[in-house]
Amino acid sequence: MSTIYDVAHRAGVSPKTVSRVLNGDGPVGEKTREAVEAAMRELGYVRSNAARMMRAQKSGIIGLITGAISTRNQPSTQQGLPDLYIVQGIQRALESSGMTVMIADTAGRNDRVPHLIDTFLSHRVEGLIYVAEYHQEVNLPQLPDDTPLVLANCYDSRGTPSVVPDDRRLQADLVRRLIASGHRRIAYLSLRPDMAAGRLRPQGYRDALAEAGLPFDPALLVHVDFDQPEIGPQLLWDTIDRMLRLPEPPSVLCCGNDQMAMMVYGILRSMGRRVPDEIGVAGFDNYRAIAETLFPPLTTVELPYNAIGARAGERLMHLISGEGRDDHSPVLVAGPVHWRASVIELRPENVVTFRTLREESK
Amino acid sequence: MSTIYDVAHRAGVSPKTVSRVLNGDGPVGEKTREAVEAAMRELGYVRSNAARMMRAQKSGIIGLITGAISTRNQPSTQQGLPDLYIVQGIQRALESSGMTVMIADTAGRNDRVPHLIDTFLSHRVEGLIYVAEYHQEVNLPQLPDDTPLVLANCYDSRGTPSVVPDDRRLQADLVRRLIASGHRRIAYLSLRPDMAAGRLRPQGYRDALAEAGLPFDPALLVHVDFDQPEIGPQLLWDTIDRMLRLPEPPSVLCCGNDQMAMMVYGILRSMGRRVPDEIGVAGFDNYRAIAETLFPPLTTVELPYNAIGARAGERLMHLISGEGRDDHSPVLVAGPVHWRASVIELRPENVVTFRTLREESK
DNA sequence: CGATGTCATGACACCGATGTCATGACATCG
DNA sequence: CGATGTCATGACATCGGTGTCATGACATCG
Repeated sequence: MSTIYDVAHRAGVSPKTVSRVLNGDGPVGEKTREAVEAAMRELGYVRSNAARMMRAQKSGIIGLITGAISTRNQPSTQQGLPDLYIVQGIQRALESSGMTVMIADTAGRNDRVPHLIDTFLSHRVEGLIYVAEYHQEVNLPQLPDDTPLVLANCYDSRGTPSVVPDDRRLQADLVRRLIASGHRRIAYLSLRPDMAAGRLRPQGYRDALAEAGLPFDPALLVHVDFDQPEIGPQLLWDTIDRMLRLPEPPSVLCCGNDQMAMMVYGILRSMGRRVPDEIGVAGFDNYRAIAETLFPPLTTVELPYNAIGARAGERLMHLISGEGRDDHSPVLVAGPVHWRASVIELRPENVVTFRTLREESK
Repeated sequence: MSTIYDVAHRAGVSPKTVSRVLNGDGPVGEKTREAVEAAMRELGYVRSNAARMMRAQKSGIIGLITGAISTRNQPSTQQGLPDLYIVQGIQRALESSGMTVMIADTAGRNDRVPHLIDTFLSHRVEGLIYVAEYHQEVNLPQLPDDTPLVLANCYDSRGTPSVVPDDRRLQADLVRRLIASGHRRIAYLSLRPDMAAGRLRPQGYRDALAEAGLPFDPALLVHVDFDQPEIGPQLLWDTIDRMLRLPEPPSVLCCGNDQMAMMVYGILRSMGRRVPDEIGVAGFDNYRAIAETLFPPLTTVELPYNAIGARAGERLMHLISGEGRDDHSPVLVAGPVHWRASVIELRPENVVTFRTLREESK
């Protein structure tokens, strides 16, 4: 691969002049510039980042650590693929900054993280983002002070800047919407409580009930470890069966995430219950490959992983440029409810009223 | 960030000695080594890749270009997330080589590819892999001769080394298995024929029929653009409806991929047809988040994207090390059929026989 | 005991780009 | 017309490692 010396030689100028053409800084004569550009073209010259970075002491690289790429093979496929969307959002946010994003994958092994961090440091990254697969607490090794770090979809006890989903509020928004549609007996099938989502979402569910003055019925809130290898579906079946036999059965099953909702569809079907006429189903995540393809399409709330990534990217850029509000509190991100055919409006008259009102107000 | 000079100064030795400790090449006295290691630890020294790479003229970086990360937001979610698994396989294959994999994302815009290639070249990558989202022909800009390139999940007309799925054989394997289970009227709902998968898979379907001496009925092979925004589901419904009204309706619906199969589940359900008793459904991809979670679980054939990635990684390493068979033919990758509850065995007696035979042979 | 070999270490150049400073050719101004 | 300023360009040092060669201290051998 050719160097500026090759280019300089061919154009009959000094390397420094080539550098000037490359960077457009110092003044360069018109003819000289053309000669240099021609030489670069002819040689297929591409600037070496290594050399440039050595002088500049800036790598222009942002390091991204994630399990997004290698974790999907796990037996329990759990959530959708949140971390992937987060990575996407980060890329989008950093695109305009001219930074190169370097992605390293944990390959599902958290013990590799320190090694990955070292690799990144050896590339002198200007900042690091750690993306967790699901909302959780993490504990990363300490970084050198001059390398800023942002946590996405996770947080730690050291107050490292982080961006996380507002699970509680999202779930409350969805349940509010169900209540507004006339549903009164709303069941909640929660994820395991050792996950942040399994704690915060039920809280949001209860928030919405309380707001509406509806009683909280413990029989309608169950944690189901639905993605356990063998017995998961059975656990889910039993739970639903029990709920449907209650004196006052629920009119909607709110699921911990969209994948659980997909499984619930199958179970209700083989129980002979029709969705949504006999019983509604709602999800969480707006994992579109599922929510839009299921039949009927799934009502769910969008956890905007893209936005989480974007916010994390922005936050990191702020840290790097130093223009920081040194605000250490986590950034909470929420998203919209997607109302689809898996839940019926128990008060169609209201909808008519609303529509009528809007028509009238035109 | 500290340098070997800092370390050398602190340990009271020359930079060269520090370098020797780092690389373990030249002889170093026991006490000296300890002193240097202590100094490195105290300073939190991390070697600069830029400087090292400059001398060594080797970056130790492999460039990966993919849309895996940013394409998921498309309205039509089409396939699963193949490219992601491919990236995973590549990482696994390259892990042991000590190479750092740098991933760049097209952000869904193919016009960005040349820019990404330039960025990679400026980092002096030792090789490049281009990963396509689905099996297709591509046309990348020419690379400098000294930078090897491997295409994964795609191919070009220049004979660039490539690794692609053996769609034809995979589909044939699945259909063979259906035939072996006693199915005779097998419908095939194909993807659009402008995709490689929409051409090769139907061929495999016909191969298997021909082998078994079964007639090919054009009424049972239809291309359905099922993931079209609005009308997709309707198209699929109409097609299935037409097939089920045939004088001799199919006993299994073979779908172009798992996501189409998921949609077919919903449609059959609302038609009041039970899976698998009244009609079987088979997919393609073994997209586990769907295949294993659907109820009943989906019979499908595994397109081992991981393996495609792994093979691509290996092929690139061969090209880099030069120990090449300069074999320009594409590498075809196949995978196993996963037999699940979405298709019944029409000849249970055979299964009993097999089992009995195995029991007896013990 | 002198010649030769091995070991531990350092001096120095070099990789490719770029910041600093210098230089020569002109243009402008008092 | 000489002083000063601007423009286009080049010489040289430098970034942080590492390859090459040199050097001094010992050990070994004939």
